[in-house]
Amino acid sequence: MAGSKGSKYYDVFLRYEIRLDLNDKNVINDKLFNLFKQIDIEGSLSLAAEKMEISYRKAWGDIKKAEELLGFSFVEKHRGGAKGGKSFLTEDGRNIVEAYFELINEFDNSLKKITKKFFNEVNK
Amino acid sequence: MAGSKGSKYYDVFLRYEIRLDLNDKNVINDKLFNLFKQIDIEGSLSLAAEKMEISYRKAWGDIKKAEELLGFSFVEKHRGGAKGGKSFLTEDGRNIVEAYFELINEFDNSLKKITKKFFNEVNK
DNA sequence: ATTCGACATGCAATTTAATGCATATCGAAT
DNA sequence: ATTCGATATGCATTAAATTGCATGTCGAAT
Repeated sequence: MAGSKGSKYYDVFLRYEIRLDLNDKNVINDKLFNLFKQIDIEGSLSLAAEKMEISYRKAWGDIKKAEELLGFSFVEKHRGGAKGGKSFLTEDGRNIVEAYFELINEFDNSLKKITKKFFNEVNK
Repeated sequence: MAGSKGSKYYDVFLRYEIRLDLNDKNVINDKLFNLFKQIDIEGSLSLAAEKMEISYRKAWGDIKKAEELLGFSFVEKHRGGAKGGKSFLTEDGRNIVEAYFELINEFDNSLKKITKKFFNEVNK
């Protein structure tokens, strides 16, 4: 994704980030989408937070805020049991995450298609 | 860009942000791209900062950091004169900004193409 | 030669974000 | 009924980002 070899753009990468906004306020960002995915994989919020290298406190807070703002939930959280509890995605959560990754895929294609042109132009 | 009328996604908007990274560190983000554009329009860093509603201090610092990291400059800054000074984009700067907005355009198309499907799927 | 106002920059002060506890709650499994 | 460990949450502490001076520099226009 960098410019051509030897060019001054060689190590420069073009990135993008998708997010969901409500009333111009960010509700779900890239990191949160990926946290959701990890929850789905791990079946645990605390494990997912660890995997994403953020504090459990933040992960929990971010999810809560998003759910409060949107008025519906993405993660079904359960306490209790010998294993302490577990978490997994709700139907909405699963759909959002799925759609998000489809979108990433589409965007990647757009990006690939454009990058060559972009760097060629910029790099002359 | 929202979901269909009356759906719970009605006010939810899908956004994206493009940025340039160097060694996994962000060098130019969306805001900075737009600051560059404003500099081009205003011919002044201080005015551009004002337009973007950030402090001059930050605008100046952000540009400096980006230029230091990348090793070339986007803005040609001049001091002196009755008007105090002026700023405008370098050739590189102009190319980058131009390419950025082309890219935005392409991405918007991708997004439009996908959004309907996205929200339909999610909203079932 | 003087002036004027944008650019240049360090640093203290403020705001915002994130972390790190401490402490409580829950319920499936034993 | 007891236990165990993840979830729940407030709050103090730290860290990071941003702002806001203060003070200096520059040179085209007068």
